Amino acid sequence: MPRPRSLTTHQIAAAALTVIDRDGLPALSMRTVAAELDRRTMALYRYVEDREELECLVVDLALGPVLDRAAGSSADGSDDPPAPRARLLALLESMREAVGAHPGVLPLAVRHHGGCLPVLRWRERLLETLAEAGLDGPRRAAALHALVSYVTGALELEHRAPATTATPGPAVPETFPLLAAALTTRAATDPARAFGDGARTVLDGLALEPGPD
Amino acid sequence: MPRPRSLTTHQIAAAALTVIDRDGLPALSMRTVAAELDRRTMALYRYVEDREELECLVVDLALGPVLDRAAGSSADGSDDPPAPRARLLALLESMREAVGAHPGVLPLAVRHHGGCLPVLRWRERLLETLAEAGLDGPRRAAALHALVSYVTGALELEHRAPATTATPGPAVPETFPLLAAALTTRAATDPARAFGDGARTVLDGLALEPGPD
DNA sequence: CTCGTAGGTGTATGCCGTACGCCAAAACTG
DNA sequence: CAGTTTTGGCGTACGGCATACACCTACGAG
Repeated sequence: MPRPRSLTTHQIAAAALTVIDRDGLPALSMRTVAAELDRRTMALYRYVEDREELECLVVDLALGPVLDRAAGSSADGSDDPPAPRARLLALLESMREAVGAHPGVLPLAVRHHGGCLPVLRWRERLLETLAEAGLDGPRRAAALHALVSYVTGALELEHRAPATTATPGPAVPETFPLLAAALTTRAATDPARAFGDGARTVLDGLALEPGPD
Repeated sequence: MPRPRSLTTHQIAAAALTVIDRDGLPALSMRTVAAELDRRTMALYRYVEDREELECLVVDLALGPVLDRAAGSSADGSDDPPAPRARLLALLESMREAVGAHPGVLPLAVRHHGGCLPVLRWRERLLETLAEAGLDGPRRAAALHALVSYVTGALELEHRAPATTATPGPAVPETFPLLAAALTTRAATDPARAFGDGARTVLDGLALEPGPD
């Protein structure tokens, strides 16, 4: 009986993501998203409760393909199944790729890190693989905490790095020589390689068993 | 010759920190900080360029005592100097304590993570200790990246955790059994212990040399 | 064709950061 | 002690934000 809806939450999330990718996260507002959809601001409130819910939709959309590249725990038909360690690394890197495709949503993903389905699926996959690597419940929880912490921090550092390059004013190189050298090294390092190296470091610390078979 | 200043940037930062600690980060605004100092809003602009500079002042103030507890690399007079690994752990935990004293500033610290002097000092200490542990330049930079990433992510997770507890709606326990178990384990774990365990995991992965002597 | 539900919109409120201009306080100058 | 000038404090105002509320109208069911 009622007038049908002319929008979907998916369209709204896509519009918001377009705004973020084009103009940056600060440009995200109910007004800009509505304009992207050729609607007036208040029309959005027929679809989302408030701005926070819209942000959750964007995170869900942007992080949806997080598991597309990673094989995960399911059988993939290949005759040489990768070791749990390799699959864990692939899972971590798949999260980096998903965030890298839409760097602007990272602060949103961190803020709503609990209520996002793709992230929950990704964590479950992580735990499954940790279980296959021979870790029991408590060790799995600790390993998950270490891995998620590393990924969260590494991505945050990677995508806020431009601000770091600008030295705050006082003579940094003389006062902090080691830091200056480390920053130089970091500037010359491929971000993907730096991420992977750190991930391997954490994995080394987990003392995984060699493999399932 | 001119009229003297009646405020200091330190007082302004302290007022802002008071607001954050009492009413939370969302309550921080030029107006609330000015009110805390019994001034009108615009008076603050004689001392800070804009809100961002005020935020940097708050971060500097809140994170100032980050090195107070950690012995660092200087001689501390004790007849049993701790191993580099123990000092690294102490440095990481000192950052956790500093942030824990003012959890509200964490998002600000992450946003301005490059231009904050206490953080630069803390990182330099980290690098000094890594050097004493026998790591050369490139390995130091990689180790710093791993450690800072872990600390950043772990603190972010620890202080945003309340939002995680609230399950987003759909049946999480059945769909993500391992995650549900891990969340239960995590809820029953002392945050300080969880942080330390993760930190030790990363340190294990760094393959440090036994000691300087 | 009629009617009621619900989608789209206009308006308004109260926040926010901050640009601009005024005034008075205070310290140096004579 | 008076004048000058520099500058700190403040009032006002503007544009942008999220969003509450009321209005109207397009649409499908009957």
